[in-house]
Amino acid sequence: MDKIRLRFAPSPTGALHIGGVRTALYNYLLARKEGGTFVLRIEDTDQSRYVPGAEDYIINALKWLGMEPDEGPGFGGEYGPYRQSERKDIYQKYTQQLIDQGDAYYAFDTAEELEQARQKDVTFKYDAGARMQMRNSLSMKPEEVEKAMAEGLPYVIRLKVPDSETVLFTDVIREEVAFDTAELDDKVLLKADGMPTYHMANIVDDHLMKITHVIRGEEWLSSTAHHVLLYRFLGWEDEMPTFAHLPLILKPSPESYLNKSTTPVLAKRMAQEFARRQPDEAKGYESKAENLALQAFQDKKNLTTHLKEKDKDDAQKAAFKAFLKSALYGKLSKRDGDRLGFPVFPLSWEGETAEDSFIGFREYGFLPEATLNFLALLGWNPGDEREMFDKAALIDAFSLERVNKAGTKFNIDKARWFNQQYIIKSDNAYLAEQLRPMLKEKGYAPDEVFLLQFIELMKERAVTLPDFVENGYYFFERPRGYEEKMIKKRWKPERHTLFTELVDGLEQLPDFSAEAIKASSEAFMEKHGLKFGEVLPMLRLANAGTMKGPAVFEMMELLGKEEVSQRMRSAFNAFDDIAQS
RNA sequence: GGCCCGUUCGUCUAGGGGUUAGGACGCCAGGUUUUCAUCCUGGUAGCACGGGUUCGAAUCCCGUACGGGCUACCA
Repeated sequence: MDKIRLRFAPSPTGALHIGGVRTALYNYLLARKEGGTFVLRIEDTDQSRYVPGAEDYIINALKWLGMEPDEGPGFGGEYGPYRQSERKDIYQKYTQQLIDQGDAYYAFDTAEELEQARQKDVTFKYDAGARMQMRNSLSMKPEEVEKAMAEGLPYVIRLKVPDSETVLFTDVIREEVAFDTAELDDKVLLKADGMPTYHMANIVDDHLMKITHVIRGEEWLSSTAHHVLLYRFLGWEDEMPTFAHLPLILKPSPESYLNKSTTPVLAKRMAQEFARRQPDEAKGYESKAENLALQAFQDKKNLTTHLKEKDKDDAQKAAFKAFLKSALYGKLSKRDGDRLGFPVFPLSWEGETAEDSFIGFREYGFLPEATLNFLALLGWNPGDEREMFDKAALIDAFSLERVNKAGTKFNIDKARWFNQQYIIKSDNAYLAEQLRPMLKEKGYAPDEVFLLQFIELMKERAVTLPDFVENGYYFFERPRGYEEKMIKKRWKPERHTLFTELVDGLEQLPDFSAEAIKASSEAFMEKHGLKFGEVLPMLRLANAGTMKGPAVFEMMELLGKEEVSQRMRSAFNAFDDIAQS
């Protein structure tokens, strides 16, 4: 059997969404598992949505996760070019073939006319029933068509969907799926600007690039019947690729994050976003919107009931309810990251505005290995109880048959857990590499030995990379403040002198090791009849300012004698003030 | 609205005629660590509903409900 060939075919309209990354991953995994080829194809047929930099972003994201394409723009391959905008004439040729065969036709309807038709009838479909009423080469006389063409009237080419037959295809994940062509519309194949639509381009390219498996999101399931028709008309049905439609990644359910503290914030944010995105409907409705959201959120058990549109709703209310519904439920979207405070993109994206800029998993502090592992399990499982998988294990275990059918709600907590696990088992030197830039940004430049020990001490206490810096900042600078509660409870100003004696003792230590510090502290405690609980918290607080952190004596060893002594002497003065306040 | 797809703990899922319905995250409790975290132990909680088929249904069939996708000269 020939080697399998898979493709990831994103469109360069901005940052690559996490769902797209997972699609790429499944394509990549299957290609690697079967010793096949992983192709990257850029679907840039919509010039109006083209965003410069998006293609680089896609490639960088794939590289970050270790999924380099075997073929693609900049990667070589014998089936190029791999950008659809560079393949225009190829599509035109095949579209012409369909015209000649009578399987496609010219249509001259303007955007306005189509818009009107849809407005008159919401269920309007450009199909066998409607096409003779429209302006196209089927309804017009040949000479009218010729005249229109001669005049240079803009036209599109549409697929002539057969009247009434059943299109059946097999999906690896969903098994048999059937569509009646009577339900299908005459999809545009070639747009007025001469560019193909997705439907035409993807069939032609998949065939020409000898793609054997099409793994894509479920949003494509509905148009697959059109695609089958296209394969048939082009005479390629026998070599049609295997289809696999992936379950979608969904937003977390509102019930999981709505609580007393998030409710008011989210209600306000929703009202503001509504005002920004739909200014006309929102005009003068801002405060009412916030109230409505607040009420609905507070009664989260009946949230869907609150959002149901009622007959007596005015237009603004209905519009806001619809907006809320789409913001709260459904496919995970780029806005959800901002709204809920977690990344939905692999890498950060700098858009034109802050509105259009998003943080990535990388910048949020995720390790690529963890991101990959987490993503792989979003809709797939190995069939046993393992869940920690490196790339090689993933390649070994992956199969399309074990991909789920149902949509998967995004769960940031599980993602964070994965990241924590990966941080714990990562090499300190590797983590040091990741941490260096973050440290530098804060103005910290520890030497390598110090950094490695710092990581060793902190790695079990970090969920994301920035946690190292945020929770362990006091390794690089003096404590910014002291946790007062413990001081008020435990610090006795009359013991100030006593504690100074402890510092004196520590300063005499020839070897400032954790063991020596411990021994010296224990001797001190014994001499003065003090308990661990009376001394250790003070040592911790004096050096770190917080009660959270690694073992005290090890922390002190890393800080060094000089630093510890200074920190403690000045801390005790501060403790006196706090205790007396 | 129409068409298509789906539904097992709060979430991700295993299980596909006879199971004490298993695991993971989260949460709760206990232990270890005189902090925090890690780690260990335990607990919490689930087959959407209604009909069939069957000796027996979470599992098969039909319907309902609910969720999702599509319904562009976007992909």
